[in-house]
Amino acid sequence: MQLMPPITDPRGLDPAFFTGRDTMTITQDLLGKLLIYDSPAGQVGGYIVEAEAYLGAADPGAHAYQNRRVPSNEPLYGPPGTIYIYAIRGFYDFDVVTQAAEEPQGILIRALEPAIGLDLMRHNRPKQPDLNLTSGPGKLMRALNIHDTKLNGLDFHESPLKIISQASRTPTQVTTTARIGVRTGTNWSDHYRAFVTGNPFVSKIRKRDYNLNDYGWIS
DNA sequence: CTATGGATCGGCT
DNA sequence: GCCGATCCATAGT
Repeated sequence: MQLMPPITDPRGLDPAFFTGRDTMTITQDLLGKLLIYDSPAGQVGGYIVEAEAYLGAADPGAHAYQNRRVPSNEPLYGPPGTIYIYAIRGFYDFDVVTQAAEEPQGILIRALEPAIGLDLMRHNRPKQPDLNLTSGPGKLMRALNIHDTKLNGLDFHESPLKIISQASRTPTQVTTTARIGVRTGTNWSDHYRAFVTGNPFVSKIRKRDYNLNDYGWIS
């Protein structure tokens, strides 16, 4: 785990990061990007190590399957960089919208490697070992101390929660698998989940698959 | 260490 | 009422 001080001038990913690329390509490219949240108590954040693509109207596992459109999933129909936060079994999950408005595709951020504000995150998830702080979509939102939908629908370029272009890292290798908890429809064997191979902060990774030398990063 | 079942709660129908 | 893009404690290897 490589810690750093807060970033004083965080810049959201350039809009060109999204344009002209399919959502699965963007998902893999998101691994190693820094996600930060300027919380009232201070900046917290980490490197994205796991994410899943949700491909909109044609995807039986997606909230926008067959263009389902209800108040809670309205942000999916916004422009790239829109924040989509939704409640699930007492936790909150965070998506980034990836395609042009009215094309409701997004990426679920599933796990972070802590990099900024580690002590705050420990405080937000008491008595958890560091490896369990942010290793799941609901866990990472608790670690960031986001427990409501106040930021839902904001563009992350104008929000305290954002994915930034500075200080990114590069995975040595990326693994893809079927999505976690998605058994809907016929896509049970898809490869829409991507994670940094060997990174111990990935959700549900087995201990014997840990790479504790470099956590799966180049240099 | 891994697999399984129950808790839990906001939002749709 | 019902149903999850989840988490964790517990039981079984």
